[in-house]
Amino acid sequence: MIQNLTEHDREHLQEALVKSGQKVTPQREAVFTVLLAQRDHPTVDEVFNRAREVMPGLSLATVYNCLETFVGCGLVRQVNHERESTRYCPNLAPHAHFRDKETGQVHDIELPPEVMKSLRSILPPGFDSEVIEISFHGRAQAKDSTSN
Amino acid sequence: MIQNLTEHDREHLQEALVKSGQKVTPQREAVFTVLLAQRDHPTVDEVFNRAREVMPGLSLATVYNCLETFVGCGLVRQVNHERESTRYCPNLAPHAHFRDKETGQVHDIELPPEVMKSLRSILPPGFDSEVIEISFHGRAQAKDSTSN
DNA sequence: CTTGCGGATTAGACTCATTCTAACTGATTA
DNA sequence: TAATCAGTTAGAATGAGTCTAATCCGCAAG
Repeated sequence: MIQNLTEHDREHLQEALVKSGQKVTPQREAVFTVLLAQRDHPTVDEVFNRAREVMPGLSLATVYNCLETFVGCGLVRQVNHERESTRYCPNLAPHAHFRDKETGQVHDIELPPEVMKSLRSILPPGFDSEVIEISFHGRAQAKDSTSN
Repeated sequence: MIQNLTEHDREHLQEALVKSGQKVTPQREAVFTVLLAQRDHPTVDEVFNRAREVMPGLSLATVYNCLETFVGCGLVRQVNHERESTRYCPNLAPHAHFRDKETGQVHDIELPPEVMKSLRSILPPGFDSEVIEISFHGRAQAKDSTSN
């Protein structure tokens, strides 16, 4: 179920928004709350449906706007897999994604700094990378490890 | 310009197709030729336009079909970046992709086996990955290194 | 031959995630 | 009160990709 934001999370949201010159709005709070409540890498549509339970008038366009805003101010990461719908993820620590072939579920995979380093080292001189995305695709016989 | 396939490449095409129970057709040859002629990770549309220079009646649907076939029999790799159009790449050696922020160009980055190994090692037990995709995003002050 | 079969190709309709547009809202400022 | 401006909204538009139904073509059987 969708809880309210903790003090801490609300401050986090507020700080990031204000820092990039934007406002806290009820819609943004609702969308952010949804993202934190269930960290299962939801699609826009899933976010939309979950958020509407709490704010029925919310429009799809706004969900797109909110998510874009969050990505822009570094609150949230976009996760793309092949050409499927974009998913969103509030985990800010550097991590890779593992997508289960069968269930479609996305799992976060911790990314140790030495692996990051070895990755960066394979770039030839002259290549300067800001973002590295790593995604695995296969099977996981895993208990659920993505929700909160 | 678009040359004909070398003996070697034609055999390669034929072998892969036949092995998976499919036929060599003029359209498939044309599309494959286009991919080999300019290894700049073209989109379907780009492949379509290039191939039409040589085979004017070719349809877009066929280009989609051919490329899907090639991916299916391991002749070609799909390259996705965010939600942009899918690109195609005949480089079969394990490699990552670097996408230039400014030009949009995609460069292949060689992937040494020890890096692959360290990547595989970060997967928790129970996770079994068949495909690993790595993509960088940033700037490259590079001379052209992707064409043939 | 010529007939029939099956894979391949084709044009065009369709889908659906995402983006765009133009109108509206509501808080803040002049 | 009026003007401004970011944010929101519904619905239209976009565009990559997929689907469909008709046609084509090479080949094996009659």
